[in-house]
Amino acid sequence: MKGAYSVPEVDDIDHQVLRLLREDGRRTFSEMAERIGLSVAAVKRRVDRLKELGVITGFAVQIDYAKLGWGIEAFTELRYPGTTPVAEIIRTATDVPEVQAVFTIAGDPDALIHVRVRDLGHLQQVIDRLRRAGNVTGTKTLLVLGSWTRDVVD
Amino acid sequence: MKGAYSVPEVDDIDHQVLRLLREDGRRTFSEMAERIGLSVAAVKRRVDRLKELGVITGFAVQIDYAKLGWGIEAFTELRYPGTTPVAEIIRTATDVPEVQAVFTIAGDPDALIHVRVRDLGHLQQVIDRLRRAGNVTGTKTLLVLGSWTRDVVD
DNA sequence: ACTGAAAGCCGTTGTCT
DNA sequence: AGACAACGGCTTTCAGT
Repeated sequence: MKGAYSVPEVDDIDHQVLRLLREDGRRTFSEMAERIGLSVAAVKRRVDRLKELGVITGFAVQIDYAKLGWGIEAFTELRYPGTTPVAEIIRTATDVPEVQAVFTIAGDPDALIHVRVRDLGHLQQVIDRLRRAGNVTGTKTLLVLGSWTRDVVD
Repeated sequence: MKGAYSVPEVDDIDHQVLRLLREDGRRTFSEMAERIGLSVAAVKRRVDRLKELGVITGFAVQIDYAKLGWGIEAFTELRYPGTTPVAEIIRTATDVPEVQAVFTIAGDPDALIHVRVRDLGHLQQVIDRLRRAGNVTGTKTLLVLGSWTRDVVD
């Protein structure tokens, strides 16, 4: 679970740094320093500070999973009895390795789950497993045909 | 839109490299070389090859957007008339800057859209804008209360 | 395909402004 | 907070196996 509130001490230069690292997370400090017009050491200190503040939570490679044989992507809406604690909802979902992300939702459904699987038979298995885990009262699965993700936000 | 099919020539060592880069996208080649038991040059060549194959699509920083004041996250299901081409669905959604990702769906709804906004008033504006763009026949918005993402998949 | 070595570039740290 | 300089480590490339 992510958390916490807006950090005021993130200025325009910090946003420039974040923007550059969103475009390419392996950019060198020297390249960023040149673009921003700051010394290498100053850029490094800002990145270190953004990590300490928890604004930067990490760095990751971006992968085309379809090219690795994980061609099917889906979202499954899960419904639980009103008495089910959120912690249990998360636990039952995160136990399934094909689950990429879990979003707990205000209202109906109670959770939205992002899954990645090899094929439709595999998807069926994962949905069955989600239904059995915890006391799920209902599911609805949205099969993803195509996706688009924004490269850079700012 | 992502695309294409499984690449057979990705072996176990490639998967080890991908795993290490998923944990930390800024890991050095020397560290990966030591862990895998290969020379630095060999690891670099594998990463270069995975980029050429399109398995690695890039590197990105991971950000806690709540700490930047973008505290509200939601998924909006969009419904369109049966005649609407997929390209138009994507275009209308990607035009809205708060839209982080668009997933086109088989069945009902026609699309699932991931949005990030500053507050609930802002969310209202974004939903209104999505409804007006294109000829949307209906929306349902799922407000995210909490989220969990898998660190490493393998 | 991988190794090993060489050259240049980058990251990191300390000191000064 | 940032600049600058210096050292150590890393990336990159190429010849060799």
